[in-house]
Amino acid sequence: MPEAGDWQAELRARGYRLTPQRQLVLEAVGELGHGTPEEIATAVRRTASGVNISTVYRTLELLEELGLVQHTHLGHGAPTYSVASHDDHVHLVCRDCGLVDEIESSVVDDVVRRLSAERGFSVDVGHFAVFGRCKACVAS
Amino acid sequence: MPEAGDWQAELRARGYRLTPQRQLVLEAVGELGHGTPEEIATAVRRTASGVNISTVYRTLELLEELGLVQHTHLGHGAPTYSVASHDDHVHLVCRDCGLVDEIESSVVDDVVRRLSAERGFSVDVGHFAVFGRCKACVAS
DNA sequence: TTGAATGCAAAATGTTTGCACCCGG
DNA sequence: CCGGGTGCAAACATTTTGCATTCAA
Repeated sequence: MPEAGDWQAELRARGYRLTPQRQLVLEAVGELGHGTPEEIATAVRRTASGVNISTVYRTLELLEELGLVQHTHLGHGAPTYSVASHDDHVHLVCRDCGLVDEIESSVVDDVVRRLSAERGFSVDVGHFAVFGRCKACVAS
Repeated sequence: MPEAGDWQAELRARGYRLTPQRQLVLEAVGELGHGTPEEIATAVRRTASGVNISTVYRTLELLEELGLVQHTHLGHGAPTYSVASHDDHVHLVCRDCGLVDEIESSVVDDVVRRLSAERGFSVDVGHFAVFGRCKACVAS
């Protein structure tokens, strides 16, 4: 898990600049856990009201390139961003109630191994999205 | 696998009407294998040039409700529609070249069983999307 | 100072909706 | 006929882009 100074140094090493917007977006993603660009923008604006949505998009793209955040497509609408972690997880999305749950990626280890061995396909577990119906919706 | 007359009777039984547009959209989905609404509209227009994109959206929604087609989110952009089949498959999407491959769902049977047993989560295998990098892109 | 980054507005995508007219049953 | 279906245009939602201005280094 990189520390604050870490990524800021990395930013500059690559010729980028450290701006308040970039710090705020990264903080917001961390606080939200998961968030769409719009939700992240809203969170950022609680501190800095003038931040534009397009800056949020550009910043998220940059932070993802740096490996600090990652995004997942959980279904329809906007993608959600979260802080990148070595401890990848698999998303469980309920098609009825929209609930998003997370499970350890170890559950899919066998599949990942097989796809690599049999197909040469390298799975990005962080983007793994499983659709279906959650316990509550199955029961109803 | 339902036959032609089958779904047409089912349509009417539910109070819907059989229109040229609906027949053409279903045919187009079958011919394309996978297709976005825009691609399906283009295919339909080769036969009937006046068909509107909004009709394609409404028709796809109806055909999906009837269980004749299904859609999957393979990443960014538009979803892709394909004819529904009992022989569900898992999509392998390459994040670099965009290649979409399919594998038998038996590869994920264990995961599906575990999620059901441990979490009560009922997986919709048809919507299962695995992101990563294909053999060719891993090599390059 | 200087070019990377931002804000703003407009354009580009992708999808939905209201409504008058059309046509399947 | 009659109400469901379609075409059309406009509204929406999300993301991208061009450009003048601002600001980190």
